[in-house]
Amino acid sequence: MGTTQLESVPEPKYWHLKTVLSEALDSEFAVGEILPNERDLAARFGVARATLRQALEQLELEGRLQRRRGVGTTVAPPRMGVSVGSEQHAWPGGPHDAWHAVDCRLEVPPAALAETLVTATDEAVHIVRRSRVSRGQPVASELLYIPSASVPDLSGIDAPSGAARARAVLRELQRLELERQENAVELGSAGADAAKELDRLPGAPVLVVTTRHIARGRTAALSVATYRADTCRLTFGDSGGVEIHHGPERQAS
Amino acid sequence: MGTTQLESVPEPKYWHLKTVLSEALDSEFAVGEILPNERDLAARFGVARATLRQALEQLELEGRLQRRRGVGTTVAPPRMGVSVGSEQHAWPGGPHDAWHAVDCRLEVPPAALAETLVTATDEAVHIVRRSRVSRGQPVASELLYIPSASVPDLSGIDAPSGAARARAVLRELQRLELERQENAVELGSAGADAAKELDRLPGAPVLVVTTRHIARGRTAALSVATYRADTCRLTFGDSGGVEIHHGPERQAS
DNA sequence: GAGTGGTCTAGACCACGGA
DNA sequence: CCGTGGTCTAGACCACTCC
Repeated sequence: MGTTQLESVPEPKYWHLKTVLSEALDSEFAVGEILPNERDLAARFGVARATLRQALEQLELEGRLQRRRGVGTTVAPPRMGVSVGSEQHAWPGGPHDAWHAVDCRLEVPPAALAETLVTATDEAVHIVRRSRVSRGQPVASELLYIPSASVPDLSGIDAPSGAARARAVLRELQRLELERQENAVELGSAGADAAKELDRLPGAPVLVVTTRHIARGRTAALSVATYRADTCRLTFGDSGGVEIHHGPERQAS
Repeated sequence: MGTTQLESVPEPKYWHLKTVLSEALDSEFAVGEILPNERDLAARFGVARATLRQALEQLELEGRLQRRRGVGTTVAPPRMGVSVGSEQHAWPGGPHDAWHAVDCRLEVPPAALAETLVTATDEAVHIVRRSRVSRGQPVASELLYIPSASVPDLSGIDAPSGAARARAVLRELQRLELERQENAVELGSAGADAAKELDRLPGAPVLVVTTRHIARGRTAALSVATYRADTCRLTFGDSGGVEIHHGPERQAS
């Protein structure tokens, strides 16, 4: 009879909160604007701070907010499109490359990668570290694993390490004819090292792009790049990609 | 002097916990095995349940664990590679398509998409809903936005709605010559609708793949597909992709 | 009904950034 | 120094699955 169970599945408070905040973000806040602090917001909505934080966490995951300890919570700009696959059939370090080399070491790679690299599990490879900056902020950090076999002629390279050597190794790589590359994307969380480089806390969500560069039928190089998931939209294929907006976007004055 | 500040930056408990658990997962547990419940684990490690949960959350985000209410926490199998870009230059619904059509509606798309679709903001388009299953479990849910202009000859289609109509619309789409497609990947969280279809709770992390299908220089169709981020590794380009393992993988008996 | 993970509370202290 | 977000605690109750 009459007792129709409206809200028989009551949605969690944090979920409702997220919705309310999301709408407020669209209509009442400008990009870059600072939100009230968490204690105030929690009080205003009549919930515990932990609950409020659960909602903020989701919004940050979706790239709507940016939180920084000691500073506050700000409205994030729309994610930037970062091209990943358009350098199709191009070696790392080639012209128009968005990366810049940091350093280069000669080390034994993690056992998990040896299989893909088709090297012995105890064979050292060149590991080039690179970083990528877009619109003034770091967006990705990469480790490039290059078996010695891919860059046979490294004599005459004076720099024993550092950025200069990294560039030299990449230059050597260009001499191989690139057949194709295979990309994979998955969700991960930033390790302590990558976190520092991306200016995030450890554990921050990242998109891990694994690229296998294939030349002469063999894996000539393996790249593992971690992109900030909060600020980046990865674009594959041809051009800059699709523009999606959540709602009205204004700029903080 | 002498008081060298070891652990001047003490790592958070949950972070340390995550590391310990991660190693235990590699060495002491088999895929599919059920972990002790959260209260026991928390007690065993001498932390509050909330802290233990923070560690489990991270491991689930990384695809190492799977948690189900009323059941328990199990060790997840390695992520499955799901091909996304290899159907390059193929329309949705073509042969070897991993999707299966669910239904089709004629509706006005969200304003955020109208711009990309190059339609008037109040113009209705065909919205085909599809789902994708891999290894027996749902991995993705998709909404395909197809302007009427892309499928001009829909007369003679008897089915007014449902899966039959969806297939008919896709069949019509095949007649256009596909120029190219542009893909973008970003992190999102599952809405209530997608969550149900993916057998996850709302807010679960998903990888949103936006694909713009271009024919005759215009956007002929726009696809927004949400993949389960915990179980999927998206592969772009040629073949099945790169295999990465965390450590020893065993199978539950 | 028993046991699981999911939500929520009301506190506390800590680490960091900026004035 | 203060105010911010980040971590942590010790409880409570709820929703779900399975027996």
